[in-house]
Amino acid sequence: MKCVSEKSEDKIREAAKRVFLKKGYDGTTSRDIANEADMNIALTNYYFRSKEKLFIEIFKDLMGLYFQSVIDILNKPVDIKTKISEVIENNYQMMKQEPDLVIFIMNEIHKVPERLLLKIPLYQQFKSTLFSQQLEAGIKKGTLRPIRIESILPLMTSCIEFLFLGKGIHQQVFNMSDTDFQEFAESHKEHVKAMICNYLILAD
Amino acid sequence: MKCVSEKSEDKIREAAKRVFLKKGYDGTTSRDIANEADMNIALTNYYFRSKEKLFIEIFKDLMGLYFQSVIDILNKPVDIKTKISEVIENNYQMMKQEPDLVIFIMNEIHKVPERLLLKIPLYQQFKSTLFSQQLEAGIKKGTLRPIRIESILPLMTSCIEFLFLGKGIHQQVFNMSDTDFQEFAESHKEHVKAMICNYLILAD
DNA sequence: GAACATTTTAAACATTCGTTTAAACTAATC
DNA sequence: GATTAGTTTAAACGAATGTTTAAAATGTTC
Repeated sequence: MKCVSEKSEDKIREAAKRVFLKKGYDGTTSRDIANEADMNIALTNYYFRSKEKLFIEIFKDLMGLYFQSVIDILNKPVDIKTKISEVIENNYQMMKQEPDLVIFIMNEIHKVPERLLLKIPLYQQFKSTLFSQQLEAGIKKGTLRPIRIESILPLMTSCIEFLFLGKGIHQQVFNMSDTDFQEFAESHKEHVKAMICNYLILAD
Repeated sequence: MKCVSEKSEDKIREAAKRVFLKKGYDGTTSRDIANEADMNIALTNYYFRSKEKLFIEIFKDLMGLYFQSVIDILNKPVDIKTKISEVIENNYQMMKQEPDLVIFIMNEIHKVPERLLLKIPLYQQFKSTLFSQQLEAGIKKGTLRPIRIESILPLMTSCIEFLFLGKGIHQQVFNMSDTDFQEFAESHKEHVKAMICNYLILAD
């Protein structure tokens, strides 16, 4: 029994994740979720009590997905130049795999800022990464440009994420097909890597 | 009478713009708009026929606002380094003044890509700017890094716009108050200017 | 296999949605 | 000042929303 019930619960959770990612909280109805999961309408409330409770659970998951991989890379024992490339590369792969993730997170937080009240102390986590120590040491040595971690993190992610955030706009404005865009994004990614390393690294 | 009716129509339009920007299309109800405009519910349909017609009208306006000022600057008769700084500065001021604009546009297009079917041939407009000619000439001379206009335009806007797109996240993650954020954004902007110029301009 | 707990179902709930109606109000025209 | 055209109003419309119900179906336990 436990097995079967978990299956239903997960089916709904996964279906809800897909629909929420595509349509957002306001744009998603309980019936949308039930249809996507191919289950009865009442089951969403049977397992999750309400649409909002289900949403919050999924939202937390996705926030974790968004941040955790970056933190992991920032702690890897590699030199800072490699690490920057890896962060950007990872960011790029994540966007390719889940292109709706960032616009979804940004938009939901924009509409209801209270949703972000996670207890996760992200600032401490970022500050205590190996990357942060490497940055500080490099600046002291004069091999890295003096810049705060608050600035370097967005620099590493914004260019790639923005490209996918505005994928529709970019494709339309520049007359790109899906394959055109993919090719373009790939080359853009390399520009971004080079540009950020160029700027940050003063001497090897 | 024309005078009075225009007043009512504009009151609704402006109120709708505020609400749509904050809550998005799905999150906005006709009654929200009527309340914000302090007018009777039936007037939205009396003047604009439907919620969607009103939305489309506003959306077109905002798309114009988003693109036109950039195109204007790209055509200004100044050297390319100054121009890059100006585009970024303009972008920054726009985000400060209308912080909801970009997330709104990105999100609505993401949900309903058909909305972007403007007849505006933006690609041609960008390609035929003075900036585009300066870029091409500079690359031929070897003073500018070879890069497509498709890449340089997002580079100039993404860092700043992304900062405001994720304003909520950034403030929360880095424990910033509103004034903290403003100060931070200002310094971040200077980094972005320097970084892009550094990368693009090979020799003066 | 009878008693029980869990899961699934169809149907309904009250509320809110975008929109329409028809009457009341206002201002201009003759 | 009666007639007309344009504007605003309160009330209602059917449809869709999130949620609940109570019965049916299914699985578990002894």
